[in-house]
Amino acid sequence: MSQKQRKILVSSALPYANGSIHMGHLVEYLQTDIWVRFQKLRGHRCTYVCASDSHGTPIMLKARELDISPEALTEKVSEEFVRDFKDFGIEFDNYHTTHSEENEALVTEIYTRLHDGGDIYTRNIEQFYDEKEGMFLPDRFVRGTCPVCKSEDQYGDSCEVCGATYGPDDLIDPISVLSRTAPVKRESEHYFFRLSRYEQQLRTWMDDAALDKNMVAKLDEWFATGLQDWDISRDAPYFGFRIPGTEDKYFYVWLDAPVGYMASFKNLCDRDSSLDFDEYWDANSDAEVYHFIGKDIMYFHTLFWPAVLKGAGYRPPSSVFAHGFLTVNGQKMSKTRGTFINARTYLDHLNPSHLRYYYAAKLGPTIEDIDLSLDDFVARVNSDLVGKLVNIASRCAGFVAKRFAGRLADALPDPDLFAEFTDCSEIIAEHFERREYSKAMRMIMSLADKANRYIDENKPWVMIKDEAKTAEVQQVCTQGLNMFRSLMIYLSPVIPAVAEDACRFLGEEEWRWDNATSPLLGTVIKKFKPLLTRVEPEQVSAMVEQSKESLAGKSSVAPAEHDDTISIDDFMKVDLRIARIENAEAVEGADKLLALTLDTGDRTRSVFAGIKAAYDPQTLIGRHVVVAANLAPRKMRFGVSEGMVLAAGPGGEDIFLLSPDDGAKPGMRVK
RNA sequence: GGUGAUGUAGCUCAGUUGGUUAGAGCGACGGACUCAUAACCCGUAGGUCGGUGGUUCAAAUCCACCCUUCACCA
Repeated sequence: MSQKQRKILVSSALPYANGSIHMGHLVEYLQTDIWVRFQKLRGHRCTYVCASDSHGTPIMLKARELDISPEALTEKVSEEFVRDFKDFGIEFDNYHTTHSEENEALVTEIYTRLHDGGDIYTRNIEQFYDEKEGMFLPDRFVRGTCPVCKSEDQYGDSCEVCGATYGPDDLIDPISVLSRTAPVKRESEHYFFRLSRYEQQLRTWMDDAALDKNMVAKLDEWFATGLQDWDISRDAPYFGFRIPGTEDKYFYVWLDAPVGYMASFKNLCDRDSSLDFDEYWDANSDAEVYHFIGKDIMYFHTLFWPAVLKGAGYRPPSSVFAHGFLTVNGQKMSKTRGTFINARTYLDHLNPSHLRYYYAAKLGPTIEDIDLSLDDFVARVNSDLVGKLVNIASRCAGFVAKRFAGRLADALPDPDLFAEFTDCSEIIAEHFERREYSKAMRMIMSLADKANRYIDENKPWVMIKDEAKTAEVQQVCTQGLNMFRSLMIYLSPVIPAVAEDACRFLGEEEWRWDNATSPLLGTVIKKFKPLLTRVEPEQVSAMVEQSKESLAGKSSVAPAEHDDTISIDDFMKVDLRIARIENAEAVEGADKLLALTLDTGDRTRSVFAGIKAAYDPQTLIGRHVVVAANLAPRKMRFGVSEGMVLAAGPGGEDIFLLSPDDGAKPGMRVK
């Protein structure tokens, strides 16, 4: 590579630390990780930072609900995030949190500079206030009847039934979701950032950043309606950083979140002397800074963020790359359909390399949504990765191992064909660079077809029977393995784990992009082991099954649909009983299950419950719980489960068992 | 509601500035092969390119309206 080494800083949006990573999130982290790995493979200095977004009202309230500190909550959630990311091969150079010293220092500094530059002013605004809870309510925490279609129990910002958008004031009979009381209007002083002042600079920035045309269209639309100043403060109680010079005002989470990119990088620079913070963030920096985001948060990243950076004397991002949303089987992810799949659930059943490839095969540089079609996923991964790609190595390796002691020939029999593979190197690189992953995958797979055709035409299995053609077999297989090798190098940003195994198999230490264009000759390769196995449709259906929200776990009140009501008779079909937990223990080999021995009055029964992450078995013994007793026994890998223990919550560590009040005895019917 | 996208073979998607019989991969069907994780190779069938109207010698491609799906509306 003749280009000079670029200095690139890359971020993915910061995941909000009150939930779990799911398949939708992964689109972004995988898209970014592939790009970063590609840049590194090309020899550039590319640094990938991320962090947990740890502030704001939802986190504060969730922590309160769990009776732990917000710090403890976000720390716990972050640990889970990091595990999920790591297991998907997403390799951050640093993963930090917005609730950090570095971030507080940077946010304070940026705010002070904006303030000194005249970009901050205060104004009183009226907001709903929950008197019982003693706090102002974000729009989402007020619910009421939609002013447009009169649907009940809708959010304060938009109606899920008719799609109308409005303010919480417009709701009929507003209610605070916290205390279920009617909120009152109360005035308070808020701090504003003069975004309106930056329109010209933002237009210039937008051209320099060469944003995707769909993004430009969106920005034009926003410019056309006029930029509104940005409310950057929130009143106490609020989990965040206090605004300097105030007693009870905090920075809005959306101010300190993007600063979190800088803070995470700062945190890394403080540990790594080869990285210099100012070199990347100075107003006149020649380093590149890119943010990968979802299209839903474009406003923050293409307007507020560049303006804030400019105002505070820092450089704006070189560009912002927005992707679309994920649909599953062509529809929005759905808990009842089992298509709201958590990252961990995927990992419990399937190989991360498969998903990395599938997303790459579908991703482009635009904000269009991508669809994870589960049937297509199985077909595509099996056919492309296993049937075509890995198969090339598999059908050559045997001959080389058995007949030539693993030694490759000293020359390629068909250098012209190999040249077709190396000629594509820069085109494929350009596709990766422009985030045209689907085009890169298409090109790689058509080369894989070519390699398979070559082997088929030369028929080493026929030649091997002819003593005179022994050397030719070695050459043909060497040609085949080298075509495989180049393709694996091209694919290594996408499926790094597989590429690493392939690299070892070929007896090499490490690959750079350039290695793809010079063949491996005369060296000894290792014994071939299957690099990837096929996806079985059963694995996918097991994953979907596990993702289906059980009746007991259904937390939010679903908007009553016409045929969703059941009669009292239907309800009475469920035999709910009080049970006493006699014994509880972890199930060997199961990630989520506890084996419970229950006394249900008439007899003892064993039940498997997926509550391992939430409960220590020891603390459960002796507790009374509610169990669905007439559930058909279900044979599981670890034994037969004879019922279901009722619990609420979204899953993972957030599961809350139902308990009866004192006095209930095992065997009592619940009705 | 406003704005912006989206709709192409059974499935997932390409189709550059309008130009010869609309493409690929997968799947289906037929054949061939047996080195390979029943993989691979050859061939066949499948589309009024969301609908209607218009511009043009010529439209999947441009324009208008309508319908589908989706996002954004700070």
